[in-house]
Amino acid sequence: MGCSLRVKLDGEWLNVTERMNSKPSLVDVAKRANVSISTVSRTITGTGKISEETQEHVRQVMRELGYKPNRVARRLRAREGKRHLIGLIIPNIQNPFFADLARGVEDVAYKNNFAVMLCNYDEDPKKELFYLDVMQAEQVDGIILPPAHEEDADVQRVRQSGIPVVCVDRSLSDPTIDKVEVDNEQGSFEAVAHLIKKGHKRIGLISGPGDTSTGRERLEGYRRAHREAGIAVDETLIRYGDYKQPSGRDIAAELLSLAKPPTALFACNNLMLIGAIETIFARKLKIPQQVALIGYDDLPLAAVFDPPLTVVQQPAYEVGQRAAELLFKRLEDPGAPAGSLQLAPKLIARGSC
Amino acid sequence: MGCSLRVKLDGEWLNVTERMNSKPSLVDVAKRANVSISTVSRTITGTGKISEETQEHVRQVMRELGYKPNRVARRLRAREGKRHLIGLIIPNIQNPFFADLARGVEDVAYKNNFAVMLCNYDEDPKKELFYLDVMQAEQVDGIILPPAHEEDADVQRVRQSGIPVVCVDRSLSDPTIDKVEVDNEQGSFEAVAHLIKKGHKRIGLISGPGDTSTGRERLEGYRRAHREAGIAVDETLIRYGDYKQPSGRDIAAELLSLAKPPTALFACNNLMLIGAIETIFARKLKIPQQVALIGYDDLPLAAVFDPPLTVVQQPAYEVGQRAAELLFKRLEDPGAPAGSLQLAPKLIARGSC
DNA sequence: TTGTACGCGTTATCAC
DNA sequence: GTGATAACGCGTACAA
Repeated sequence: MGCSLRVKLDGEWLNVTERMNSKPSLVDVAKRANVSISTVSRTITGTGKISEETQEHVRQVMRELGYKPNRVARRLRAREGKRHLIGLIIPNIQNPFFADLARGVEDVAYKNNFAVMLCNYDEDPKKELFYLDVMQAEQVDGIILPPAHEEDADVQRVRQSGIPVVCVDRSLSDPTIDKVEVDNEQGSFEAVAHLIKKGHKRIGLISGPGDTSTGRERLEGYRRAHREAGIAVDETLIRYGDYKQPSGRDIAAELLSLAKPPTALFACNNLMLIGAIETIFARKLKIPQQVALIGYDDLPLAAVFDPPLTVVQQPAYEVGQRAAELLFKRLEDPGAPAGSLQLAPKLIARGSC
Repeated sequence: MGCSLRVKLDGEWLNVTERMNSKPSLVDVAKRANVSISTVSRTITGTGKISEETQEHVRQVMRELGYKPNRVARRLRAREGKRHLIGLIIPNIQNPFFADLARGVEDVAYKNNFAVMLCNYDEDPKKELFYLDVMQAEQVDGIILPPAHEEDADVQRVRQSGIPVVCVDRSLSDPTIDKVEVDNEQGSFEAVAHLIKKGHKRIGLISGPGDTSTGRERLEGYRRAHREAGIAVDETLIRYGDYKQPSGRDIAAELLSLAKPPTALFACNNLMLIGAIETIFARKLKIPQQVALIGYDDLPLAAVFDPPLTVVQQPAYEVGQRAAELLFKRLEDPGAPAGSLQLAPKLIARGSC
């Protein structure tokens, strides 16, 4: 404790009489540098005018002491937009699409010296609410998330409490919200049109949840492709999954067991596509001869699968990047009109249909 | 709401018409419930003896006000083990193995009412250090991570600063640290022994980094399998990757371009396996006739691949669970001896070798 | 340009 | 059982 030590630090010997037991705080730095804590604080935040030489001296002392600002204390005091933490709440971290998206968000945050608090709500609105509360209680500067459904009252509530929210992938019906989406209707349209061009007239749809924007829009693309081709939609071929693997497997089984089964399957996300493949594999059906297959979202092994899987690819990483950028823009200018980006999906025609 | 209350504060009675614009705090709850802030705090934390009826009353008021504890303020004040936040720093969130592991950690944390701060260091020691600092500055109760390498000084430093660390998947050379591993040496041994039993004598190894415990141990399993089979190891067949997809692709290309190429390839993680498959696919080689293939870690499409991929499966989710449990045990009893769990991998023989 | 003093919302400690 | 009060470490209005 109060003992005086001679210590070699950064190449020079120093007399130290400080508590060595706990981490140094602003006060410690101030004392050591013979300045006030405001001066130290200001050199850290870059706010206020401190003479260059004072700043250098303070920085030197911080280095000597191995001082690291306490993010918790800082956040408690700092005002909105300056807390250096954003929240990312995603439906399913085990979905490669969201993993890529998360990387996009994280990289931009990292460059801005922000940390990301990443949570996983497992497509469960109750868990989504829990994490929404956590984010609020953690005083994050903003939240990025694909809401559980289009009319997500919990998200709206958080937003009205003053925390900026950016919707990614899925959106909210409220148009005043910042969002980054991919053109789902178009992506789905192209997929189904591709199938129809190949001669398919009975296309089984493994759709996403009807109350998500992505589910609704991809369904609409499916309908439009039929409409434009003059093909009537057989409603029994449309089934709603939950974007998870088992639902894809089960729905594929249902569809393929129909008296008049579809000749092609369109899975509205990657996990459900995997599920569908499970079923096709179990029934030893040949792709695309017996069932043609197309999916939404690319997959690591898709290109080398047998046959290579045709999918609608989404720029997941870029979606994350843009969303983070939008959020940072929002932090700079809270009053700006809502930003809304729509990126383009891309049909990657491979061999499965 | 806007109702006027008479409240005793700082020794004098005041008329309060509380501000409804910002979130209610402990003080607001206390005022409204006509109790001290200590009473409110204690009903929240469950510490101290408060009469059941007082507690109920306080809870009622909290509900009325929509009060949510401020996690930041709480963490600033609470002592170690009671801050309700743990950090999870993983090498690559795009690796399904780590995504599963993360889910395991998260589920246990969620049950314990802890939040998880998940970060991704991209196998980059500098980024690992950044997030280690963030965790420290965020005053997390503990950190779970697969260290970038076995002698990770940064991790040790954090640990010595007093924050409990649990190593998962990979470990540190320091034996006094809590850890949950899978038996890498055994898993690798079984994989290679399987290959040898199938008649292979020249097995190309796409190894992990030599300075990670997993990389080292899986290499050792490779050697032991050869030793026990009385086969000399051809060192030119051993190449070190970085657990990422491109390195798997490149190393597979190198190995298959050898004058005397291997008849089988063993990729030491799932991402490098995918990379290897890319190369095999590009060269139009038949699996397993022209190249047999085996991988470490399962993959979503592995079972339905053509041919189905033989892999060493690790209980990723359980690794995460156990690690979180170990951490919570450590928080309860900081002095307990280091816990060390070793789970068993499982060879899933499918068709690729 | 720099310093003083207060407050952020909570938990811990000591008093009653 | 309950209450008053001192921290926790930092940002900032206000003073100098």
